[in-house]
Amino acid sequence: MTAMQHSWPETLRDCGLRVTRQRLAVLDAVAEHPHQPAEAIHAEVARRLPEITVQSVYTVLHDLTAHQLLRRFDPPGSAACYETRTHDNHHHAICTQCGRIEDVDCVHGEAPCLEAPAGLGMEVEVADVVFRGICRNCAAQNAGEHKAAQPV
Amino acid sequence: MTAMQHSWPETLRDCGLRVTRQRLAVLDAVAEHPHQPAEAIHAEVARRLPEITVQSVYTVLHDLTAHQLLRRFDPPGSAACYETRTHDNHHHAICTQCGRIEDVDCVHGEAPCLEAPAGLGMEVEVADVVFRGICRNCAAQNAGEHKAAQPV
DNA sequence: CTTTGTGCAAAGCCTTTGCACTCGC
DNA sequence: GCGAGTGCAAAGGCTTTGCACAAAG
Repeated sequence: MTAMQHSWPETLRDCGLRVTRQRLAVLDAVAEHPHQPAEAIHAEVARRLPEITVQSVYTVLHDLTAHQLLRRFDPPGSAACYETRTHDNHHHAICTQCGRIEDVDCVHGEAPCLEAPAGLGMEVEVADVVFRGICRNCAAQNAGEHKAAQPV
Repeated sequence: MTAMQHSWPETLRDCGLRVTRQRLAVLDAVAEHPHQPAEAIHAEVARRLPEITVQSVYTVLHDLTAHQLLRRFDPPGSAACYETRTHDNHHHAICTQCGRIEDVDCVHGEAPCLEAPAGLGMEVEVADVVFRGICRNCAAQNAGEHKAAQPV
């Protein structure tokens, strides 16, 4: 269940994609730090591949997403972020204070988690859920400083 | 339940906002055609207020949203859209083919529709759900033309 | 060697911001 | 008249696109 299906090179080739250092580096970076925007992914990748450009990161992210090797998630109001969990249905929780994003496993298994309302006029295939609230860290921090917390 | 709380001018004043033709026009436009992007709202408003600019529409939308007179919804991958239903909890269904957005009433009432998973590490306040699928129109259309439908 | 992918640069789309004029109150 | 709101214009952030060089198979 937690076993990796293939190694990245194999997975890439299975999609008819060539194996490049850039793609491997992006895949590694996203796997290790999910839910990061392209800018941050570039920063991380650039530590090992200094010549890589942000545009290439965008292109790589786009291509890998198109081939289902990555999943793109658009938090309302901020830049798109990416994750390697593409094959199991899960949702996301966003801390409204610090912006951190956590995965939320789908309790009902792989199928869409929610039964769509009856009279919808639409055949529902997927239900994406975004939970918003205050994460543990921020809650603790707020409790600490009793003063009006106005995080920037 | 479907009764309008106030008239728009009253509602605006209650928020400490001045009553302008632009704001009234935007409120009317959004009320009549919800889930439209700023560009479309501007087009509609401009039919009665030809001098209004897109930037003003953006500003008005921003201000009214900040005062809870409008609610902003960001469909992944497309421009933000707006609606006047701000006080009842509801969700959205997006047709992946034509992009149309429908409201989905929340079956559990006004509170967050979903119980957040237990070990989440986050105190959930809101759950926003986006259903995606094929709407009735598009389904019928697809059934009609049996050929591979590749809508642009 | 052929084809795909990258670096580089530029443009695109959606949205916000700054300032002077206008209008609501 | 005072202050908030609009028109106008410009910039901003995020992302995509086009083309020549480099790398993968």
